[in-house]
Amino acid sequence: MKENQINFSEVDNCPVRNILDRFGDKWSTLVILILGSYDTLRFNELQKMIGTVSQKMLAVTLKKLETDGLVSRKVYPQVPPKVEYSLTALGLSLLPKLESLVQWANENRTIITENRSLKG
Amino acid sequence: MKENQINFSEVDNCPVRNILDRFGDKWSTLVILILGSYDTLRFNELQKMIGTVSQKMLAVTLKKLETDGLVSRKVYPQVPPKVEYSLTALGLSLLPKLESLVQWANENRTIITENRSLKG
DNA sequence: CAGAATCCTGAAGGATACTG
DNA sequence: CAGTATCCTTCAGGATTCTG
Repeated sequence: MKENQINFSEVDNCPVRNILDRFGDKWSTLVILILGSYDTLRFNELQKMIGTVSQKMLAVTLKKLETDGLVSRKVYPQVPPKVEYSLTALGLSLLPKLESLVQWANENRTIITENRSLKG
Repeated sequence: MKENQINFSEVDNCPVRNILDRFGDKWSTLVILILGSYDTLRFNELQKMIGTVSQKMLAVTLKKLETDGLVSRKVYPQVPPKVEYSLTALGLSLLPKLESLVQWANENRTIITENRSLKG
């Protein structure tokens, strides 16, 4: 084994997995990336921007992210209600890591697509 | 909108999503991280290391990663068969991005766990 | 040993309707 | 507008069995 900072012992109930699984869902990563670009967005703005999220899943996703402390939720007590979402400091600290992943995907999507079509 | 290298147009059928979804599954990321640490591993070694993957899912995961060109598969024609898996150059280029995510998760898992217990 | 094939379950996620 | 509440469908993934 090469020297490595990663500990794979108890790899299954790994605490790191509990964190990373949160971004393994369908929408969390996308929401973070978009909030990272637009600073502050309302619920409907987010939904329109993503285009295909159901209201339910956007609500669930935002609630999870808020619970983890990655996204903050600001409610304006008015009628009709206005709620603004943005990244917290914690969310902002994650942002560059995700952007780095996206960048990698962009740089390599052509080769990967070719690989896929080659092997069926 | 801040200046940003990420294009969210057609965010749903986004080609980047087609790539990233590959790592959103349960085992791909873990396999890549482990192969990144151990260079070369046989099927059973990988399975024992992860501990809780079913044979089926490890096989499926490895086949996907091989199809994408992230993992290479070397077969030794002998009985009983011996198959070794390792990262390709492409897989190695992804490795640091994933390790960076793991590092972030490690650094912030305490605070996130606290946030979760606070908000229930 | 390294898998392929089959069956089965739970949970993620969508559609729709309703509400403060 | 910003959700919640239900119902329903799909499919990722586990358990098991079989094979070259």
